[in-house]
Amino acid sequence: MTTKKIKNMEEFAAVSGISRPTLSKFFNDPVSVRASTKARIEAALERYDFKPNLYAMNQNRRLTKNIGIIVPHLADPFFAKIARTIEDHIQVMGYRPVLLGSQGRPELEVQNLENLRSLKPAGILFAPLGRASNRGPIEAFCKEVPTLLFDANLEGVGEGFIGSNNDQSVGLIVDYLCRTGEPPAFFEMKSPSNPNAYKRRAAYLKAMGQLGHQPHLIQAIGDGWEFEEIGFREGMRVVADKTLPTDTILCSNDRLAIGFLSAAFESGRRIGLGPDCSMRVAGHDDHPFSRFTCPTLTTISQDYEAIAKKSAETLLTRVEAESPVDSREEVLFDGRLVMRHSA
Amino acid sequence: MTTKKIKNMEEFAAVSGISRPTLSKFFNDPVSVRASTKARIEAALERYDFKPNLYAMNQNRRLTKNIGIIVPHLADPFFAKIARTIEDHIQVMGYRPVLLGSQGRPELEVQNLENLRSLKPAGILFAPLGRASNRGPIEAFCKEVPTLLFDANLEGVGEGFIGSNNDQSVGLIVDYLCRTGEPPAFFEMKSPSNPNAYKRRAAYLKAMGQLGHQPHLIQAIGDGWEFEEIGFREGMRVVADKTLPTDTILCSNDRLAIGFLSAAFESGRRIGLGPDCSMRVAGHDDHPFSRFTCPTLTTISQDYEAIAKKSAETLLTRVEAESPVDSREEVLFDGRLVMRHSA
DNA sequence: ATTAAAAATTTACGCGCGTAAAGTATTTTG
DNA sequence: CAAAATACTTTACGCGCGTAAATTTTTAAT
Repeated sequence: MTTKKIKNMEEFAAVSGISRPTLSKFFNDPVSVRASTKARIEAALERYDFKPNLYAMNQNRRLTKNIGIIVPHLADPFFAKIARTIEDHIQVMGYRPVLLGSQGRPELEVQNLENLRSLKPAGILFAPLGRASNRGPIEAFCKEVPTLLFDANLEGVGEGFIGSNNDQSVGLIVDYLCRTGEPPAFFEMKSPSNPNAYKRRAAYLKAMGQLGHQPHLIQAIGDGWEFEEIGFREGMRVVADKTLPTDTILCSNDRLAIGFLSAAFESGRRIGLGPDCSMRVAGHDDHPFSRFTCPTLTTISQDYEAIAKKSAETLLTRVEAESPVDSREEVLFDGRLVMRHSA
Repeated sequence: MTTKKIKNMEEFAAVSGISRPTLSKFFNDPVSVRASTKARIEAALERYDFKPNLYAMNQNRRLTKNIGIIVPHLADPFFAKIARTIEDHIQVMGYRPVLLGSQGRPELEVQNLENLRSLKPAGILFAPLGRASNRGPIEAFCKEVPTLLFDANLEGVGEGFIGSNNDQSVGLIVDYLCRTGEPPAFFEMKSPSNPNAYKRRAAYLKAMGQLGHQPHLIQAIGDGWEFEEIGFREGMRVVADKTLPTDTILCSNDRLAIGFLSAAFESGRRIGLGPDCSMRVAGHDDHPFSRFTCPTLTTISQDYEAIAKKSAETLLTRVEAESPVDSREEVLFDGRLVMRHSA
């Protein structure tokens, strides 16, 4: 508990009796020194409390231990949750996560990449906006910094893609809905910004075809990331529509469903499974709020934990590989049906 | 469009015809050089695309342009939104925001401060966990780095506090509820972690007293930040309780209200103003989801924009002041009543 | 115990920029 | 227009650490 003030690594070398280059090696990677040396350093560290200067450290290093994480929208609880999970994994693996959100704006997305570049990151975990993304700068960036996409894929960009298997998950919930009532119509945005939306639309059409049902698309107009608002607005129209061929609505994602449920409630339309209900609604993603909608939302749960873990591991494996791997890896995780009260 | 590759400031000095020390001054603060020089540099910048090395820049600077932002929980849309707004302001004012979330964990909160310290930040905007916060390390930190609290106050800590006027806002909504129906009971957590909760409880008691009504507290047990879950669980109990002296519930915050509404729906209890409704519920904060609850939530809107702006300005004023100010500044913003359908 | 291999130390240099001091050029003031 | 004030250039040093090469010490293997 002498807690003498240590100014730099030189001084710490003096008091700890370890040479500075060895200390440098230790701070870069603790297990790269002999176990006995590691123990000595750690003992000294407890008595003297020294942290290497972050800036001096990274200035000359070919590669830092920084891992950038970029998500489309930090204010979206879905992304907040998955980003948080990834951060945990990155940290445990001895790296330093830096989290940025693109607020749904393509310019900001590119700017985030630029800002990360000056951190000399070892790699990036990147959930792009999707269709709205500015591909040119992103592709250029991915050639310089190992980048792994997650959640939303940009074909051929980066080291690979970790996401969910929309084909499986949408097939699963369509099947469930058909078994328990009328075949669903598909409620989505006409021009979605997220590539998953296109995959889900296709998966819906395919699943309906396989089950021998006539598909029905309901496409909300609207731009941006205010999905609840769009779901609400179009939802008001849909619940009043007498010509709808079905009483069951499958929403492309939970946020649309949340808006839809709100509209249904506002219109006095009862949603759910009970005899007094006239409509069923399901979503996709198991959004953190889907447990508290009225009624609670039947949906597909994406395996946050698995996606986060696999993303972190895949990227770091590539980062740590001595020779660059030139194959692009794609891993899709199956979704799980979460049966609640809305369908 | 020569876009020759510039390696460092030395090279950029050569091609731009400006001396390196002047460039250094410019990058530190663009308006600190003569306007004509600034123009010349910016012209060269367009042709050659050079960015000073972030790490080398900050290594020897007494003070960086980094501003740390810490919020209790990034997954909470309320904090996500206010953090995002603050980030925008910080950026516009020529600083570099670094956003961190404490995930509701006091150890992580302290660790976030430690991590920020190594960034040599010019200042910190800090929304502490509150009662759960580890005051010792926080106070020590605030003595070394200019820190301004927002959202939640720790008495006497830091440069000051920017928040909302719970006394005014709770008084406002209590008054509204009393004018339009039965006086409200107050629904809250028994041991809230957020200091605002105590202020709101006190404000409720005061407002009820002034209006000559008997206050009634409903206190949910539970720890942590899963407010919706707690609101739901205790809500199930409350809606079944026949001994409740009132049909009106004022929730300490919107997240509790969201859980409460979900519980009421589940129990078949109609909430709202209509003749078929048997209960009224109000919240506090104007949470981003409160527009989509069923029914939509009557609440108090905190002035996100004003709080964010004032926080950023106050901190940066202090950071830029040559002599340290030793007075602690406290600014509270009034809330605004948002009348929706739940009360 | 001897030898080879692995790890730590010593020495030395450089990274890119901040910053200070002294001198020179430019702008402002009266 | 001259003098004073301001801004810029030149020169020089240092920040704290990464990293390479040569040497010495420690460990593992025979």
